[in-house]
Amino acid sequence: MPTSYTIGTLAKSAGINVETIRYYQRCGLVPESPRIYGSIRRYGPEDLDRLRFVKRAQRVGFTLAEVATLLKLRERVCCSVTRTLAVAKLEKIDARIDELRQLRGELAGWIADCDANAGGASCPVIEHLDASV
Amino acid sequence: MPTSYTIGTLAKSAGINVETIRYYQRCGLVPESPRIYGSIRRYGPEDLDRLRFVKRAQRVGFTLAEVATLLKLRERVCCSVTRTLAVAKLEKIDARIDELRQLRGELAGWIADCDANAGGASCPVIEHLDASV
DNA sequence: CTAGGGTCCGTAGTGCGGTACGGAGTCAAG
DNA sequence: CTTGACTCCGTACCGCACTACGGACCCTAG
Repeated sequence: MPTSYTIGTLAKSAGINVETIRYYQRCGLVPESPRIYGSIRRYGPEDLDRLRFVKRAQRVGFTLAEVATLLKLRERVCCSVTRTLAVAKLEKIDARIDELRQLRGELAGWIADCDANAGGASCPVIEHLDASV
Repeated sequence: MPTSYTIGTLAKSAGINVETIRYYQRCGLVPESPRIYGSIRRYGPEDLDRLRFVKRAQRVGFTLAEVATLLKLRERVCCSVTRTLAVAKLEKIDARIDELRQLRGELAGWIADCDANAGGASCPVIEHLDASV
């Protein structure tokens, strides 16, 4: 693992687009490292860790705004706050799953009607969408 | 049910914002009704039906672009095409549910670690996000 | 006949998470 | 010392589904 990266090598190591890193810098998620020689900025392994942290947090469903909070909590640990954030996210995920399950059920019913109706003149899916319920 | 609506009463009947109807018109989802007297457009019950169709299709998870297709299929029924669309949407919903379930599992594990670690100096959630796996 | 509420229409802004572009500067290899 | 890849930075744009604004017009009740 190198000890110094340009933005390009940093991006490659993190599996992120250069533009995305620059975007994160604008959002304040990731610091703009100081320029060492000339005007090309150099980044260290801690920057890579930070980017990976962001990506992992995103993967679990945190928004960038939430990731910003997590990054602060990473610097000054406050487990109860972190836990609260995690629980809130868990609840949102559960709610979304329930919602999707309902939609899934509805859609599956329509498709089943379609199959039962094979060859019919009208279309059950369209009829369901038309139904003024 | 009235036989003639202004855009405002139409919006109210459909439970939609006036601006949203105008947006749908710009997208070609909903026709701009002809002006009858002067330059105030008048809408009929079929416009209301169409708006409700759009809203119902959205509720089931179709995007506006997909709704546009469904609206065409509504005019010229082609059950197999509709069914294909519905099945594709169902598959996307399933995939999304699976994904959310995985995230949920991961997050729940972290929170459980938090509870097991109660009072500890570090934070399991942060540690999991830090883990270079 | 006038006041005020609704309509028309174009344009612009929102939120989210980026992606793209373009001109200028920098750095290292040949 | 030049070439070419990379970097810097600002700005603009993407998709999606709206929402907001503002000036001009219309329509109707009082």
